[in-house]
Amino acid sequence: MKITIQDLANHLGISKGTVSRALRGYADVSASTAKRVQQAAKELGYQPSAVAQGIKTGLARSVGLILLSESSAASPPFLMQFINGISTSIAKQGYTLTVATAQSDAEMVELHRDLFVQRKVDGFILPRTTQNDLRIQILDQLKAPLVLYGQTENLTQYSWFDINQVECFRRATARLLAFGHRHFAFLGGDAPLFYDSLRKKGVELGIQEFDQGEAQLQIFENITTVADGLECALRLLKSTQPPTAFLCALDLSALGVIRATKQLELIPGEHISVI
Amino acid sequence: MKITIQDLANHLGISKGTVSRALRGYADVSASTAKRVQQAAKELGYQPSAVAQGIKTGLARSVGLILLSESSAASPPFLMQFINGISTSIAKQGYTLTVATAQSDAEMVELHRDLFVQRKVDGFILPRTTQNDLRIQILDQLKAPLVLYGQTENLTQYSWFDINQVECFRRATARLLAFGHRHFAFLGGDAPLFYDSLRKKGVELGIQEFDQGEAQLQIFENITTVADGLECALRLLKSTQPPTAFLCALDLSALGVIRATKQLELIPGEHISVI
DNA sequence: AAATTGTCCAAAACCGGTTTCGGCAACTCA
DNA sequence: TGAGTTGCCGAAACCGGTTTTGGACAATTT
Repeated sequence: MKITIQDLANHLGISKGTVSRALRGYADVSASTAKRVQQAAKELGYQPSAVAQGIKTGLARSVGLILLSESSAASPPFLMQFINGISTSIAKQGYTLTVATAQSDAEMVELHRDLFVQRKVDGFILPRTTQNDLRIQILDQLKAPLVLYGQTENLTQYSWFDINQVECFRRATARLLAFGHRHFAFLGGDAPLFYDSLRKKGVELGIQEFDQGEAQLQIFENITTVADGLECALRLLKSTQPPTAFLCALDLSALGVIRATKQLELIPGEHISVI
Repeated sequence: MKITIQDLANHLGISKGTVSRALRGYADVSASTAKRVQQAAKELGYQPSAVAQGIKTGLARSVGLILLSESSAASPPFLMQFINGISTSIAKQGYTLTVATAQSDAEMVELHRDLFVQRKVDGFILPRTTQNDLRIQILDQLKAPLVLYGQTENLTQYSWFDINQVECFRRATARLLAFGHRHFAFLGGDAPLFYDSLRKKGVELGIQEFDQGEAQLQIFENITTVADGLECALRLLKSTQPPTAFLCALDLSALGVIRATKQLELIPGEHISVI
């Protein structure tokens, strides 16, 4: 059925140890033998079993990515690019991506633990890390290698990658100023999301850098749902000096703001800007 | 570091064979020993290494899913649900999902072959299967277990799952008839996509079943791009008896149709329907 | 009391690789 | 010519599990 290293060794009349050393390029194999082995491996389509290799090295050569399946929500629009980016870059070192989904935060933590202790994966990429992340508390104990997607304040011992949150909002603010906006509202979320404060910082930097002293910025915290955004925006838009540009830290609050503009028959992108 | 079955056996003062049999529920282990072992395993957090298990069984306990990364396109909107559905259902049998991406059709075939011969996965789910699928030709030789996503005409030896293409278009047609539409255009794609002909069949069934003999249906083939859809729709909409409802087999051709309606200042959902 | 059966577990073989160890043959050098 | 070195490879140990084999002992049957 599937060809093993022993099959290949028998076929060539040499020992399996020599076959292994030949394929891995050890120096103590004669050039002619090495060539013969590589030739035969190609012809017979032999490739070593990753499972068998893994038992010696203790590695599965796989990176885990566990997603929270919020059954109601659609895919994050960039999920495909996200997976593609990770899997193609780790593939260069012979790693594969193991993707699993959890239905709840508790199941999420369990899944991480189980996949790691069962050696199904050697480490994880943790999407959407928060300040006090349950997953990290467990995985840290197990000494699991981690890479965080989402910058955090307190987890500086790990490598992380993220959108440049500050720069995004700095540029967005600069652009809104260039369009003539002078009254801004920033709608922040809640504390565990570190990107929230980074985005706020971006807005502040943008105004500081590009404004001539005319701009006004109002900052609101704990706007985490569509209802929050709607309520906040309605209140602001009915005030005497309403903002003309809303910068929202969360998609949900932005949806709330847009809903408010519709109620008041304002057209986003025309009378008002929503980021 | 990580605890092995030998560590657990030493800790209990018994042989590792007995530990293994106890955990797997063999009958030739006394009830008291079995209990002791299970207790200790839980306390010490022992779970057998999937890698080590795999070497005996020859299985990686993983299902492969390889996606074509069309770098320009966004995620299929249901990618998250798709992954979630697969991974949660295979998780029940202790399987995980290995996801990889390929940049071209050729790389796609290679990746399938390599992952399988390296025993990184035990089988595959093949998304978007076509009539003459390169992947299947290779994987069939290797006797790789396959499940096809996408019904096909000629690959009846494999299990498959799919949207009920016929029923979707039958119901869509029924609904359009109920809305008062009488002039229909069906824009089909090209031959290797079997769902194309199933969708056409759905439209025909819908008309046959729900129409009182008034409906007209025009059928077009090989409409595979936005430009094709645009051109075809423009031509039809400028004719003397234009269709009021377009049923498109492909998203791309539907986009073309919508673009055509915009050029002619028609509003889809109001003057005209596009499926 | 001897023979048989049943219970329970240790020891060993095995899976498919990798890596270490040791030895033979050919070569080098005094 | 003999000792030391080098090149090359087979044998064996090892990784962490599973499964088979065989044996000790107790319980039951004859």
